[in-house]
Amino acid sequence: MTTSPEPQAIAERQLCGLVNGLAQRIAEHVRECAAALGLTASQATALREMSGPMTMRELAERMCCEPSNTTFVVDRLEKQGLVGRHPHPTDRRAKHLVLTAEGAALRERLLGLLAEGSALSALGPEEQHVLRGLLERAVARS
Amino acid sequence: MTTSPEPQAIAERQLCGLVNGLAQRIAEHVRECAAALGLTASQATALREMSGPMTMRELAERMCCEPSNTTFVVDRLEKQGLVGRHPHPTDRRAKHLVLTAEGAALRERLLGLLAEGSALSALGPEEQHVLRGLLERAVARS
DNA sequence: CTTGAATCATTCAAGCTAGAAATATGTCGG
DNA sequence: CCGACATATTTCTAGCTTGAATGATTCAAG
Repeated sequence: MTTSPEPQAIAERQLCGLVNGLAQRIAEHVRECAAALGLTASQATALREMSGPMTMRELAERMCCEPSNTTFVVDRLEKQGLVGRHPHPTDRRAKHLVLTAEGAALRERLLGLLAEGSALSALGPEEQHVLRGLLERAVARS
Repeated sequence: MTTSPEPQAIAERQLCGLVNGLAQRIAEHVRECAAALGLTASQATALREMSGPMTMRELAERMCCEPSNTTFVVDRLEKQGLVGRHPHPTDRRAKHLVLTAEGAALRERLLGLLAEGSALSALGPEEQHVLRGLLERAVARS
């Protein structure tokens, strides 16, 4: 025994592991749905968040990643003809991302796949509500 | 049914977002603690899990990643003189990972840093217990 | 013993991600 | 208008992660 770790610290570490495990499981589900449509996981995440025209920065915020990353992802979506980079109507610095018809159709299929067999469907509506409350509190107090 | 998304699906998507956000916050905390010791996040994760001698595969399981990844991470820990790859006592295929004195000392400092200011400290012990139960159920049913 | 399947670790290619620096544009006070 | 500062995007570098081979070793059945 070196410095006996406090039980509270150990419990929190285990909890962190559980959160991570669940996040990985969710990511795995996204990856599977994406692969079924010939997309990578991050491409699918981008497509999922594209509920309408938006800028690169807006997409980055929705995807919870850095803008430099969305450049990379959108590059490939654009090459696949799923999304277009148009000039922004009011801000010439920004790009106006718009789904092509093909992109919009693929997005619909993706949303359908994602809705089936989510990792969280193991929990009932009531439990999901409790979970949501706890997570919101944990995330809010950073 | 493709056009009108069910509220249940939307709620689950938001919940996934929350889980992801919390996982990212936890990862951010690890990264900060690691940086304070001159380590990367994944090096710190490896060090944290090295509570004793173990094989590469065992470390991979504890880190929740692929064995090929631990090869990469341990390579650098080894170059920094924090961990040694020794022959396994009973299985010549496996490596016996052992922390050096320096590695063990750094691990103690790391555990101390990690214990402070965890993202989950916003929740009380009772809430953490509830959260643990929900997460375990969600993870178990894959 | 010997063959075949399984397991451990590694290598490699591909993709993901963050962060710093660079470029272009917008905004605001003077 | 002009200059200073802020913002949107991109480029580049470095590190992270996976999954499919590969080679060495173990194990079990014949």
